[in-house]
Amino acid sequence: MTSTERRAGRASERALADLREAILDGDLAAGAHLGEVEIAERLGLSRTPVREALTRLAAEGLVELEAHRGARVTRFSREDLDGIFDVRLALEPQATARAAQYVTPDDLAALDDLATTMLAVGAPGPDQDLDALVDLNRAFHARLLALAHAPALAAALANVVHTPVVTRTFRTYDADSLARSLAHHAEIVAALRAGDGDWAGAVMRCHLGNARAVMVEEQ
Amino acid sequence: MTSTERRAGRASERALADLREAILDGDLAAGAHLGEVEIAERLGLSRTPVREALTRLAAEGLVELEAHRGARVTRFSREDLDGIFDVRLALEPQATARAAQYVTPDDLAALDDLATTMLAVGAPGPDQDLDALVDLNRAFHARLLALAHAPALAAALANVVHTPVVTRTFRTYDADSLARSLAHHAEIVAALRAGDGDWAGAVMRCHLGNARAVMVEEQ
DNA sequence: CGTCCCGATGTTGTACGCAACCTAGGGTGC
DNA sequence: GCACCCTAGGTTGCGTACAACATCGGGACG
Repeated sequence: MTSTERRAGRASERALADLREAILDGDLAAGAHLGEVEIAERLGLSRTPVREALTRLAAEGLVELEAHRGARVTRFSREDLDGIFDVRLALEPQATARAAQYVTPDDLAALDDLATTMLAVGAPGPDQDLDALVDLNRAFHARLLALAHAPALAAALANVVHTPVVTRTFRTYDADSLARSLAHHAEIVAALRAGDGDWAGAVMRCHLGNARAVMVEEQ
Repeated sequence: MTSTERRAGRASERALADLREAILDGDLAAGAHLGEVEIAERLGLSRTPVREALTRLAAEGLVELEAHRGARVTRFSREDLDGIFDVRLALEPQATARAAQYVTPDDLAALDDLATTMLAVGAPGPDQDLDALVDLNRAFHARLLALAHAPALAAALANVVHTPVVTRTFRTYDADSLARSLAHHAEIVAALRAGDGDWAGAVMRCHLGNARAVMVEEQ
């Protein structure tokens, strides 16, 4: 705790980022109790910024606060997941469609690159890296959402979806579903390149339907 | 400030409720700077719970925090309002439709009461009380949303809509739009009583379209 | 033997003090 | 006269100490 880069911005930001990462990566199991002092000592901070981070995570829905009883990592039930997909289906296709009218060549190139990389990384074989897909997938959806130029829509999604909680791993995907999922990304890029928002939105609906089927089957 | 019921639950809850109310009621103008010490002294608290309240309000989107520069009441542009209505249109009709399958006679009675009261209070004449409509409207939509049994959907809406910011007053409604709006509430109750979710959802779409027209015209 | 009460212990909630930082105003140099 | 710097004031960010509360264990009573 002496030379652990003490210039990492605001302490509360560090605590927030660290906790969020730990939760989304699954290092902190759902339902786990989060003691303020424990976290503070682990990060070399005082309880104050840790408390602030927990408060913000609670607002995001990643942890739950009980009065005088501390914080717990939120546990998502199958019904919760289903409800989350309802929200995604109501908003993300719309955002994807909107993206068609704002997309630039640079955006297209970046999205194409992400989609192509995912196809390569996700292809069956010795080089398959399902873990790498998580971040790539997250980046793809985030870029797409930003493209929609709809801050309210993005905020509504961000405060509910927690993509990596929902899509924490692609290991639960069977081969066919995974192939479909990766193809969808490429097809969305094609639709955006064609300037067809309806097409892009429809693909997103397929994408989410496919994902929902995998998720619901899982639990 | 000596005997102002010092047993009002957690101090941070008081600060949160007080600030939220002040913002939603318009007592704190959009863009106003919120000094922590000023608020703390006004409420007779220390800065700590005030900070926590501001953090939570920032997560809700009601205030904006800038590092080392304090908090400001969020200013909503016309585009923001438009985006908010996009989200509402994507989610609230769906929630209303879902409500049809969970509604109980008690719920129907309560919603009917709210709708009827609003019709009476909002009717043109000497007894018209447009200010009372705000809270009634809020209660109606909140009860309806709770009925949907869709926590994710409710969370997505809550973190974006801030109903009273959007519907801070009914004074901007012209007579025809106001009459339509109040009639919609009653029609939603009728649709729910008939157990017809599609109908109820459609009315909600009308309700929001009507409101959007008034809001967009306003600014 | 079971149940209830009460103290011990660890946790969260709040207050307060200090350091870091941003902003504004006056002064100096060009 | 204008631009820049530098100091002073005030605010936020964080650390620390204490108070309030919840939980758990032991002991006494029925």
